[in-house]
This record gives sequence, C-alpha cells and structure tokens, in this order.
Amino acid sequence: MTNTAAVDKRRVILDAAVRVFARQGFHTCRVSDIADEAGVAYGLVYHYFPSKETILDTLFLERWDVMLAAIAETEKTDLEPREKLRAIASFIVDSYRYDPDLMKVIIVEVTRAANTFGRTHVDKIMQAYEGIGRIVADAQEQGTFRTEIDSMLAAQAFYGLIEQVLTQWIFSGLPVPAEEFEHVKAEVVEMICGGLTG
Amino acid sequence: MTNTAAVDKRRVILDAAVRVFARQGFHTCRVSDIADEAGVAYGLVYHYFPSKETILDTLFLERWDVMLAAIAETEKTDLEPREKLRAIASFIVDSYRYDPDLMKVIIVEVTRAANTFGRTHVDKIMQAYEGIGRIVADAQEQGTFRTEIDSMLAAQAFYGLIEQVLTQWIFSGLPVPAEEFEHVKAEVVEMICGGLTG
Amino acid sequence: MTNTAAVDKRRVILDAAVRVFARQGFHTCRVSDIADEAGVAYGLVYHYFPSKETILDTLFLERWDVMLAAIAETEKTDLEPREKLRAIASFIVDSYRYDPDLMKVIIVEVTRAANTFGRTHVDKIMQAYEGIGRIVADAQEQGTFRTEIDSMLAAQAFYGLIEQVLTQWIFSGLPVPAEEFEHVKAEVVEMICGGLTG
Amino acid sequence: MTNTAAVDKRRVILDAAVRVFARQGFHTCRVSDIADEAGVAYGLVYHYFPSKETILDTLFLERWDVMLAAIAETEKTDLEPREKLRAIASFIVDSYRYDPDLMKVIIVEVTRAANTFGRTHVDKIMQAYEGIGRIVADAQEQGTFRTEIDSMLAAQAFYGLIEQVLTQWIFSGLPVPAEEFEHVKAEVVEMICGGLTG
DNA sequence: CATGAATGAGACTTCATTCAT
DNA sequence: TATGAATGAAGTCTCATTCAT
Repeated sequence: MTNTAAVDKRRVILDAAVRVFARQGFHTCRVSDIADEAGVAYGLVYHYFPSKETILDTLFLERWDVMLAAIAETEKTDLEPREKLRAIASFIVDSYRYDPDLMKVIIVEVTRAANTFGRTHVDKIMQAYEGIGRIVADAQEQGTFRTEIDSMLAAQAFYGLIEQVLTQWIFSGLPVPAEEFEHVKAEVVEMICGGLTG
Repeated sequence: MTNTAAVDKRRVILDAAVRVFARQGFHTCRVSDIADEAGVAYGLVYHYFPSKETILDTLFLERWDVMLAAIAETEKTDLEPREKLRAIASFIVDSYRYDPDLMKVIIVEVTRAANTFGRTHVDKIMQAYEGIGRIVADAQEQGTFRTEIDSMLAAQAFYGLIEQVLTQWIFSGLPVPAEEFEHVKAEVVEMICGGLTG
Repeated sequence: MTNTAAVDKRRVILDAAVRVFARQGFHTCRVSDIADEAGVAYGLVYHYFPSKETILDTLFLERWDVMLAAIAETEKTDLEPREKLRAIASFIVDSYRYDPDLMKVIIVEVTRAANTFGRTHVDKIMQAYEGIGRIVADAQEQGTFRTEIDSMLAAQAFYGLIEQVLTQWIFSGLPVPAEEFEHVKAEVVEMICGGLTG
Repeated sequence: MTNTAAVDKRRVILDAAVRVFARQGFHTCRVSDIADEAGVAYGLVYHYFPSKETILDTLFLERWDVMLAAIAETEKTDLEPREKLRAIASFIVDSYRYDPDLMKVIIVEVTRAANTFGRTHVDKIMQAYEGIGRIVADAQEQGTFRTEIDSMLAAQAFYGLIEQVLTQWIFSGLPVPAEEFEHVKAEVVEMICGGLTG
C-alpha cells in the first residue's frame, strides 16, 4: 500500500543533513540537529542510517557518482579536448550553482578533509582525477595537447583549480553573481590550456 | 635565572606536537599524547599554551610567516617572473622535503581544513595568494605574462597545484625519491606558465 | 474464525524466543531478533506479548509449573524417600536432555539471575525447594533420613547441586554423552543421601 | 610528597561502587551514581578505571584472590579433611558476615551471573572448585572420604550449597542472627560429609 | 491479525581544561 | 617551573515500545 505521495523520510533526512552540515559543519553539529531540521524523531535517523558518518558518506557518494558519470560521458563524446575540459568545468561549477550547500559539504567535509573522510574516499576521489587525466592523455596522443606535461599532473591542476575557486566562494559567504559562473568556466579552461604565457 | 643550557621545554612541546599531529591528526590526538611524546607532565603543556588549538596555531604561524617572508623576498628580486615562481615552488617543495611532518600538519590541519583552522587563518592564507598574485600581475604589466588570465586565479592555480602534489605525497605514505622533488618543481612551473597547449 | 490448521503464531514466537535467549542472552538480544527468528513482523510480538520481559516470564512459568507438578506428583507416591529424590533428579536432568535451550534460558536468565528475574520469581522458585524439603521432612519423620540436617537446607543442597551440574554442561558448550545423564542422576542422589563419609 | 593521611580516591570509588552495586545492581546503576556515592566528580571514575565493567572486575578479583589464597592455605594444613572443609565454609560465611554488600555483589553480579561476568571469570571461579576438589580427592586417597563420589562433584555440592545459603540471606534482606552464622557453618559441613542418611 | 515505520529517553565514555601542591 | 589528580559538559548510539495503516 505504498503511497506515492507520501514523503520519503530517508530523503527528508538526507536533505536536512545537507543544510545542517553546510551551516554548522559535520563535527560541530549533533544528530539531534539533523533530526530537528528534518522534523523527525531522533531515533528515525538511526532507523535509516547506522551512524552520522554514513549520512555524509551517502551524500558524498550520491553526488560523486553523478560527477564520475558526467566525466565518463564527456570522455565518450567527439568534442575537442578543450571542449571536454570545458564541459567538466561547467558540470562542476553548475553543481555548485544549483546546490551550493551540497557542494560545500562535499568539498569542505570530504574532498578537502584529508584526515577524515577524504582518507576514506580517496579512491573515489582519485577516479575523478583519472578520468580527467585520460582526457588529457588522449589529447596528447592526438597531438592536441603537448606531451611535456604529465597527464595526471594536469588533471590535478585542473580539478584543483576549480576546487580552489569553489572554496573561495564558499568562504566568502556571498552569493556569486550569475555572470561569474560562466566567466570562471571559461577562465579555468583558458588557464589550464593556455597557461600564463599561452 | 634562565639556564641557557636547559632545554627549552616550550620548543620540546611544539616539536612533539608536530609528530603527534602528523601521526594521529589534530582532532584525534589528546593533549596527554603530546605531553607523553614530549616527555613532560600533562599540566606543563598548559603552562606554555593556553589551549590545544593554540599549539597548532603557533606551529602554523611560525612556518607560514617564514613562507610569506620568502615570497616577499622573491618579489623584490630582479628574477624573471618565471624564475620567481620557480623560486617559490622550490621553497614550498623543499619545506616538505626537509620537514614533511610539519608540512603535513599545516596542509592537512590548516590550509585544507576549510571548516576549522582554515577558516581561522583564511586571511593569512590569502596573503600567500596575494603575494603570488602580485608577481603574476607585475609580469602582466611588464608584458611577460599575458593579461587574459586574472592574476589571483593564476595564483590559486599555482599554489593549489603545489598543494595537490604535496597532498598526494602525504597520502601515499611513501618516501619521495630525491629526483622527484626537482622534477616536480620544474613541471609545476611549466604547467602554470606554458599550459597544456603551450 | 480461528483456522485450526494455521500455525499458532504465539507459540512460534515463544519457541523462537527460547532459541534467541539461549544463543544471545535475554539482555543482549533485541525484540527484533526474536521476530526475525520467528519469521514474523516486529509488531506482531507486541500483539501477543505486552513486553519482552513477559516472554521470558511465560517461558519460565510454563516450564516451572510442569516441574512443580512433577514434584507434587512424586510427593504423593509410595516410593522410598531416596527414590523420590531420584525421580526428581531424573525429571530435571531429562528436562535438560530433551530441551537444553529452554533449560539453559531458565537457569541462566531466571533461577540464577538473582538481581533480575530471579528476584521476581523467587516465590515460585522457593516452591520447588519447599516440595523437596517436604519430601526430606517426611522421610525424617518416618526415620529414613536422620534429623540432624534441616530439611530446607537439604533441599537447597539437592536442587543446588543439580543446577550446578547443569550449569557446567551449559557453559561447556559440548554435547553431553548419553550415559552421563544417567550417571549424574545416580551420583547426585548418592552424594546428597550418603554424603562424603556415608 | 605523598600524604599518607590523604584519602585514596581509587579506594573510595571502589568502596562506593560496592554499596551502589549492592543497592541498585550493576546494570541498573549509572556511573554517576557511583561518583555521587563516592563524592567525586564523574570523570574521576574514568581517571582510575577504564570502564564500569572494570570496577566490578576489580572488586571480584580482589576478593576472589583472597578466597583462593585461603583455600590454598587450608590445603597445606594438617587438619582433618572435614576440618578443612569447615575452615573454608567458615571463611566464606565470615566474608559475608563482615562485608555482606561485597559478597552480595560478587555472588549476584559475578558468580551467579552466568551470561555476563560469570562467563568472563569462569576460570577464576573454577579454581575455587578445583581447590576444594583437591581437598576431597586427598581425603579419598587417605581413606577418610569414600571414593564413590567424584571429587569435583563433591566440590560443586559443597560450594554450591554455601552459595545457595548466602543467596537466601541476600534475598531475604533481613539481618542474619549472629548464631545463625556458626550454625550454618556446622550444618553445611555435616550435610556434605554425612549426607542425609549419614 | 499483521506490518514496520516512528518515537525518545537513557547511559556510557571522552577529553579539554583547571587547580592544588 | 612542574606535576598529575580532579572536574564536568557534551554527544553518539541503542532499543523497548507505540501507532498508523
């Protein structure tokens, strides 16, 4: 007798956790804060998730898998290498644009949390580098990109730069002007492809 | 009646803290672990430092101020812009080479810890970007670097890439081959200046 | 509209509870473990029993009443006092032989659980001592047993010894050899009646 | 600068724990109850003991080792076997007489708690049976006790009977008349040695 | 009868910091 | 300076029980 209109409490809890983690930080918030934000009883959180950590893991993996899929999708296209990088930059920047809280949580609490969750998910995180690295390596084989730069180092430079920019936005606490998003997408690609002496 | 031959207990505690933070992480270690590692009594830590946080702050600021000085020093030289970046890359990589525990602590617990100490020291951290950004901006004014790239974005790309590489070393847990240090210095500069299409 | 062919879910739950209590212990198991073992829904347990405690109470009382009846039955017979004790020892040992899980639960969780269920059922437990004590007292009146020993103390010695032996079996975790059952019945009676100097 | 007059807080906590465990039971009391009873701060309990369990373990082992020593001491004497059993019965009964709370805790929470602490300390508990069993076996070799009874079964009967009597006292909640202690010592020995038909 | 989601009180343990000596 | 015992607030997780369907 599943009521399709019924709210999915598990989803409600996850969404509430995003807001709470973004606002207070993973270590600083209490499980009861999540329950309160979701409007459910304390125990229900533990009905759906075995621990507070698992909630963050779930949020990260849900989103990261989407990103890995987007990177894989981009790899398969016939776009120019530069356009492929552009597509990935676009995807990540838009992820922030449309759900800044979620991206804040993922960056602050996972990908930049080297001593805690970053350590746990290091393999997953590396998969993103590897996907980007393959795009670079392919372009190097085709002769579009020069071969002096190690493809994995290039991937680190590319992803790392985007993450740095997002981190600045996160820290600033200010809303990002709409045009800034498009501007950054272009500039990041220009920086990585053309370099300072381009 | 300071005995100059006596060991400086404050220094002993700081050095012990570096090892403990590097090994166990700031949040995971206890103040007693630091005292044990230093071979001093529990309470003595609080004689020299008002809190556990202050110890980390002290370690970070000590080192970061040296780096800011090195960047400022580099700015003043007559080196080519590319050589200036090379000098800064060299300084940071060598910092890791000669005291990997300290750099690990600073990166993992401060500059990448966006939600905790990174937030506290954001201004100090930004000063490094700004110094690098000025070098880029100067080069742009001189015409050595092209002006299409925002100088602060370039600084983020440059520092961010080095930090990424160091983070990889930290996580790998393996000793870095001596030649790798020099290789990375060159490659980072090449990546940032020449770009992928160089 | 009771379907006589239908399984008695109440019984299914009780039998499952015996296995779960024996395996995990009353305090360590969860109500959901019982439901799982019984193959019924969580809530159904509470349809038949008002609480987890009641399940254990029910199991204990079901079995203990059978034992009290057996003792009362034995009292009424014309057997020699020694044979009466033998009959009771036989009943208890066989109870373990044919349903070790149930006896384990009753001994471990009730009769030896002085602080919890033992306290609740102390009167019921005492009734067994009293029945045995009456057998001893009768024999003392008849002159079969000597009167220097208090009949209740004798009852405690008798029942307590059997319980000790069963407790050893329970703890050993090993299957008891068939001949051991008969051997113990005889030896317990010999010990209590004849004593060490007999 | 140890002040011998200073109270030993560790001892204060242990003594308070005896009272609290005896009054409320191990599982029912909270660590804060122990701290309150001892008149110390919550955290000090954890300064001296790593867990609530350890406190009970400590109390048990302290007392049990004294009893094992008393049994071993008795073994070495030249007393008649019956007098040896009498000495042991005397020791245990007096243990209850002079510290009923402690003996209550040990019996209720450890030696009769088959599913929890009894399981942990089963080896220690068995050592008492074995000591008593050796006394019986020696007497059997000397011809003082008859050999039809297994010495370990006799030990179980002997210790088990004393424990049963103490358990009755514990449950009754009443003060035991002074003469009752001496009476029981004699009767237990008479029961075990002479038996019902003695 | 049957289901299982929802509730929420309760307790252990940790550990930064304080303080008397 | 130096010691380490003493303090106590805070938060995660468990699980018996309830209830809507």
